[in-house]
Amino acid sequence: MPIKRRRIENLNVQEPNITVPKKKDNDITVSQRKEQDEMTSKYFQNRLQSDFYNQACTDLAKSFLGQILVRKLPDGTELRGRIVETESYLGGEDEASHSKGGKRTERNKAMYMKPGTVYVYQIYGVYFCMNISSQGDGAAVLLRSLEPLEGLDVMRKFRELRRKEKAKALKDTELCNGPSKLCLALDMDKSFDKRDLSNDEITWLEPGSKILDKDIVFCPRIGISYAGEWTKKPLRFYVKGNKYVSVRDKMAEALMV
DNA sequence: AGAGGGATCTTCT
DNA sequence: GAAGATCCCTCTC
Repeated sequence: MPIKRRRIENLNVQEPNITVPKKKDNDITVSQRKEQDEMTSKYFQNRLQSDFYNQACTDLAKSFLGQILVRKLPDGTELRGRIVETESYLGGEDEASHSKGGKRTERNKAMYMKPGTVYVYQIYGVYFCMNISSQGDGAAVLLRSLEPLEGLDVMRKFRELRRKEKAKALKDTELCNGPSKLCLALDMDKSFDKRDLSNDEITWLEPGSKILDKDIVFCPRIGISYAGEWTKKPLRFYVKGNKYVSVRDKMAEALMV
């Protein structure tokens, strides 16, 4: 039964608490409802939920290793890649973080939003980097490399858009081995900023494998030579022996058992 | 395998 | 006005 909206016959009469009804279930057909349910379950059944992201920054950076990033294209194609390299940016005292000293700007708003919020910023005017907000004020994790799992041909096409026609074909290991390369491969730009991975229709994380501490290389972050004592802190994490990692740190690996 | 330079433009000082 | 959580190409060893 459709809800009847009360008509206001006389505009001079005060009508308190008139609320415009939201689109109700009975405004759509049974088949539309069924379709909606199927979509909802597909989007959410195998997705990492909000509580997963609610971890301290460095714990989250390590927990991301082995998990699967999914990006759904407008035509329905789903691209998948296993996260194999991350960096934590702690905010506050971390001199390398965009949120150092508690700095808040229009650009870095997402760093202060709820854990699981995507923070995408443009770098060198040309590329994008993707981060995910963690627990902690202004803290976020940078995704640095993926092991491509699904949609490699599409990823390769996106990557080749920026390359010379004569350039050599990219190997699988070169598709997503860098923070901006993975954004290019998954066609992710500033429009992904502030999306909530626990509740977004075109990007989310699925549970993958658990990587144990003994299989994680801890080493300094890349490209932050300006950050004083923070330059050397071991806040980069990658899966030991994984060939899809962007930059290996042989010193750090040698120091492992 | 590694070094060096250019691209390119938003963001912040 | 300068810098930048990078990538790509070219040149050299």
